[in-house]
Amino acid sequence: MRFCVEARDPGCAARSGRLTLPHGTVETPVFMPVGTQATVKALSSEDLELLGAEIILANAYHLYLRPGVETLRAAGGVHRFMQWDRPVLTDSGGFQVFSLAELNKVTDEGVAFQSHLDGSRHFFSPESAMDIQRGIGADIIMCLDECTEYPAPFDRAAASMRRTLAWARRCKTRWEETRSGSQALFGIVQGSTHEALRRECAESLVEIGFPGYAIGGVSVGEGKAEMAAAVAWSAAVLPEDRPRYLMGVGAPDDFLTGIELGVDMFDCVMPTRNARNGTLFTRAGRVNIKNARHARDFGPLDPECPCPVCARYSRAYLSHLFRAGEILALRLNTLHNICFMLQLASRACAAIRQGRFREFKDAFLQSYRGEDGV
RNA sequence: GGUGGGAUGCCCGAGUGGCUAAAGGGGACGGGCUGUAAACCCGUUGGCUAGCGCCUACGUUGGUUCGAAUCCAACUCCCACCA
Repeated sequence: MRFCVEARDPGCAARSGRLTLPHGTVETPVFMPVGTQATVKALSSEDLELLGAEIILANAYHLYLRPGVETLRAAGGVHRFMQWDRPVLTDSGGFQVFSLAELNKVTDEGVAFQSHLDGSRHFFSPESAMDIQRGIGADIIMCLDECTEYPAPFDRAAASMRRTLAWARRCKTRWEETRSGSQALFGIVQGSTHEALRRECAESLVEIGFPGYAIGGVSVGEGKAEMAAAVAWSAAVLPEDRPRYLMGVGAPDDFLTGIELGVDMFDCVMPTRNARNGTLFTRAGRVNIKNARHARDFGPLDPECPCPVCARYSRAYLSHLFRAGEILALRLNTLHNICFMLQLASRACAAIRQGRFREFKDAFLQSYRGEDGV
């Protein structure tokens, strides 16, 4: 993996760069659509290519349970399996420690958990998380971490962060021992909403040394201000010449906030999930396609949007498809929302390269949040 | 023509004397969703009122009863089977 920062915005920490991975090059800041089970829900690999997605996520926990690592290995890796030739990043399953907490037991050794599919018992250690992700074959793999719940008192957050740190050391060791090809390993900063912990975690990770660094444990229920603070504290410590990945973010405004704070990579289920649930992103703000006022609106969702959906279909049609429970609604809505996020990323990129990111962000938010900026 | 069954809120449908402005669906209306157990989840859905509350409602009309969607009678309409 190679990463080089090509432009820095003079008004903030935003930067734009190029990340070279085994399966291709990614221009940053980048939005990575989430394809948990080796599919970005409702889209095919050719859809993603057409939309211009440069890298997508997959999830080690989910793929380990189904179809299983052996199947992926036999397929020739996740890229061949899903016929996607561009980069892939896998999350380790650390987030499932958080989201499926009632099925887990976490110890210093690792995570004992029951499958949400059939209740069968399994164990993830930092070492097995590396082995699994090596089998899946993504371009970037993540350390096993403990995504700390919110709110977390200082002592709890400290203990959780130190566990993540200990696991990061073990992941690094295993990754170096078994290193295959040029899979890159990212460490993950935890520490909840505590500045001292964020700083300590980031410093320690940098000391261990990783090709890239992620900021995790964010967007788990804290407010936007607390999220921004956690990101800022973490990013401030991370080395300039390594990519920074903000995990699970975000909403369009949070995405721009992250970029402003110097983050390069983002992933979020919001555009895909919201699309399936009827909320669509437009330059003029969120549109709930279920609302009665769209039923006879024969104009496009967003007249400025270059996506294949806005080019061809009306709000009235999208409204009808959604109400009727048609499967096409999910697909068209997802195409649009993913296109929206990719567009936003590429416009942010251009703005940074022109040295006017803050201006761009303010203009975007004014339109997105409405005249009042609420 | 005969026998039996049935008519409940926008729709379907439960409810056989008081705890019923009436279960449960659906639809409609609105909201939520941030490293995906999510094509999911939550709220509202007779009228008036800030609220206490009042009014109007279970095919129609009348009756029994302290009290009826629930019991009785007649009527109207629907369905099934038999001729």
